[in-house]
Amino acid sequence: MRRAVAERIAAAAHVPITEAEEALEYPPDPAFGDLAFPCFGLAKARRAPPPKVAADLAGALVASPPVEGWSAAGPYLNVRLDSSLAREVLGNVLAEDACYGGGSEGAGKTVVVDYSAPNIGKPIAFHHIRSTMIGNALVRILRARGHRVVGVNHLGDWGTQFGYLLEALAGKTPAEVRAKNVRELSALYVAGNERAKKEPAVEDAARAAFARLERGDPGSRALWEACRDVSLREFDRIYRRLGVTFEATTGESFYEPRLAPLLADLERRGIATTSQGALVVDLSADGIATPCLLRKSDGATLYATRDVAAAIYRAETYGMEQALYLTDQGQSLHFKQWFAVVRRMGFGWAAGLVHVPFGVLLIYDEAEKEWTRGKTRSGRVVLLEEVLDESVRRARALIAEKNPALPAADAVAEQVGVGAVVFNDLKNRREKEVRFRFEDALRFDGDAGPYVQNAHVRACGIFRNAGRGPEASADVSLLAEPEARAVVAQLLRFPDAVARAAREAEPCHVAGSLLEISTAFHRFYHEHRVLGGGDPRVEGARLLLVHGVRVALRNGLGLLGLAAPEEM
RNA sequence: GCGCCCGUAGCUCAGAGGAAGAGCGGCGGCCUUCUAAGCCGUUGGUCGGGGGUUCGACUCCCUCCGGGCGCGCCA
Repeated sequence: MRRAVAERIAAAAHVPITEAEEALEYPPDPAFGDLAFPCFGLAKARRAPPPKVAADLAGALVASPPVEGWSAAGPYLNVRLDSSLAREVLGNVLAEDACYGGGSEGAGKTVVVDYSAPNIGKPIAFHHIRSTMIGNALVRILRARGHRVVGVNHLGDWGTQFGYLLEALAGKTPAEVRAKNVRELSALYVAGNERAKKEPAVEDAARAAFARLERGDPGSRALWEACRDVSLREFDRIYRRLGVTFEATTGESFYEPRLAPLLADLERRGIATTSQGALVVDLSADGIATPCLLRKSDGATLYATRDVAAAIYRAETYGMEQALYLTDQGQSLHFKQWFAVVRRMGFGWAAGLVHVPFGVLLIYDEAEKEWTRGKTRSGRVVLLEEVLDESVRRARALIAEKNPALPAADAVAEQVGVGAVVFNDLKNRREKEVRFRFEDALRFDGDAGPYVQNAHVRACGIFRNAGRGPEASADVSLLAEPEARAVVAQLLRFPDAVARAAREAEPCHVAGSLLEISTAFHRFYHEHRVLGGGDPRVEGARLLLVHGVRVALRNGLGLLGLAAPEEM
């Protein structure tokens, strides 16, 4: 349809069709029209004022399908399309259904998405929602655009810190450990760390305990596995609430056997050299001042070592073209460094390694009236489950107040409460720091998850009462009201928003589109009755429009990892 | 000191060469009609400052200021 319009403008203005098509943009207000052609460039070539060029074009062009009217507004030539726009958009929705918003530009491409990655032995803190839900959304968005996606949870399950845990658990049986919860394990770890600050012997003991684990001591191994099981049990409970699944959960420990051969290879090829007792890769030739450390002077491996080994393993196992790593932006240098190491090794897939950084999460401490990073002034970490529970509790109270007869109220409260928290994390550009405040994140009105869910609920409610479904034969020329046209305009943009989100690894574009669709639909809903208006043809056309909204919102919410309840 | 990210309405943020926006807050309206978690009106801006490129800059470049983060044996 853009092309058809571009052809007409190109013929009238004597410019190439592709040039006209690229210049076409969406007007800021649907009242201007469906498409707009800025006349600045043309004005320059003709040495005439842009408004005159726009007016001349509007006068020269004749309205005929699919264009209903041309109009000049200042320097813009605005184009109003006829009902074939609605026919095309709503026809696509009906045909594509659950796939509306999807695309095929990713066909044949495999992408690994590395996200969430919590640490064993510690509870999932609220800030983990960022990596987990941005990653989850990207997995779903990329998949919708045709990519083969492998979601990986790279658990932090290895390292000296587990020495403290093993020391504290000495003498316990694995069964006794399994009876504990993550909070208890975390308390032991924290206590060990505290004591180590005063007594160096504690640190030595922890290091020795981890060394035993590394050597494969069966007793240590059994305790470590018990800790892992305890953690995974709790992680799974949270992932289930969030609707998050992984194709692979391979922690750092998984790569342990591959580290020594990797380092030997790097040394043999002269890529890594010894510096101050440590094994490093000098990256000054890549414009990176600090070298990448791969082995400490005490012989222990590092984060980067395991990341390199993991990347090689994934390339061998999945044959990916691209790998996305979801972490906070503070780790940018780390990724730059080890990406460069992998390039040095000559792997073709190294060019597809991408760090997808996001801003840190700041939490507003009501008592101290200040923004803090992840924990309150008193040092208490805010847990993800606490926030989810509080949000669900508030959603439940709201249901009791507004819709006491709602069936499955608890299940819906879960969907709405969790959805509010998740949407709040995804609605803004990921690189901005997130300022989290309970009253904002747990807001159920305005630009929020429940606002979108509510629009979906309203659309579903209409079909519950309609007694008929959407029909492709509906006469969409009856959708002439500005409010209906605005809805169509937003539905048209939805697949573009998903494509852009995939291209930029930026879920907020999907969230933004959902808000726009919801706003347009809430307005339409308020202004026009769908059912019982007397004219079955109008009803049929409006039902098709409402169906479009229902499908786009359901699909979009799904892409972001939110549930789309039919009642709330 | 070097590097990366961010400065847009009172607050939280969209907009990324082309017609300054939303939510919240404040003020005022709209429920016997498909869910008022909604809708409408109103209030509110030297787009951090200054240069430059351009017909045109919130958007691109330079510089300064302010905030966040990082800069070899943590992850």
